Amino acid sequence: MNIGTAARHSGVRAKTIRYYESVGLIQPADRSTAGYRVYDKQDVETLRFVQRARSLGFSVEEVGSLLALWRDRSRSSAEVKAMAQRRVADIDRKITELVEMRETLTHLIERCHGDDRPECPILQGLAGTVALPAGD
Amino acid sequence: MNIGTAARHSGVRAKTIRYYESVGLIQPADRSTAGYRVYDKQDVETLRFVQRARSLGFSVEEVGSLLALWRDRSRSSAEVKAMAQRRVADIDRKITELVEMRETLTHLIERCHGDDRPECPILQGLAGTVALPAGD
DNA sequence: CTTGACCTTCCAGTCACTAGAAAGTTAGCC
DNA sequence: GGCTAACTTTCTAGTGACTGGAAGGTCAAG
Repeated sequence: MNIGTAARHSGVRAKTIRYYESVGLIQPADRSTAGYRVYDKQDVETLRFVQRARSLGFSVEEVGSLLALWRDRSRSSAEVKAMAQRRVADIDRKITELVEMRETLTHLIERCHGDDRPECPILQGLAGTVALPAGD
Repeated sequence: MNIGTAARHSGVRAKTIRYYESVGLIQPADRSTAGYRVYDKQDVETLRFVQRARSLGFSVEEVGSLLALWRDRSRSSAEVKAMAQRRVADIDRKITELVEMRETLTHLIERCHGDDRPECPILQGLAGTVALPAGD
């Protein structure tokens, strides 16, 4: 199958597949006589793997490691588990940060009339003339 | 004061201040005879405003709008409130996404022995040979 | 034989910086 | 006056993970 078909079956856009090839995440595809990239079912499986790992927030480099571990039938699961745990720790850090931002913003929004009067606690909060609930 | 001092007082790195100037977020600073950028207390206040807004996740472009609104003594607070609310909606979307990722990963991690045996539900999940709890 | 849907490569842009090179300036100290 | 260290300047290029577009080649149907 051509790249467009592989894209449809894997959920990875054709441009992105070319990009993944160019950065060495996936093997260069075979080519037809006309120079078109040709993919088989196994390639599509690999792309689906990549797609899922990316959607869980693994970086392209990490996905490279996961692919290598996936292909290594004799690897231990410990390495993979450690990577996944680092990912969770990372996600937790990001969630905490976002929750804090959210709290600060909603706190400021609550105090803002949001009408045509010029007083705006949100701008005052950013300016430092009223205290921000979180930090600084 | 020079850029380094302004950086220390505002919490915005000198390189970043130059970057903000180059993209038009802040006004070009006055220069000393030697060509050094010169800042006063008001400039530092502006930089602190920018810093706070950025830390709440507003894009540089949005911070530009907020700065304009901040300087416009006669603006209505409605516009600012709407921007802040869009930001919260954005944050909520990101949090939801991260929580889903986290659930999928912890679900897979729980099932993974993490020892030197090769069976790894995490890789199986990514490969699609066991079901992922969320999505796909 | 033409149309339209594919495919190819390559270059540039996104966002918000960050790193580094090469060079000029300033302040303190001897 | 000279040295050193800590500033400052501009410029270019790199980051991550794509995405968009241009210019052109290929293929199947009608």
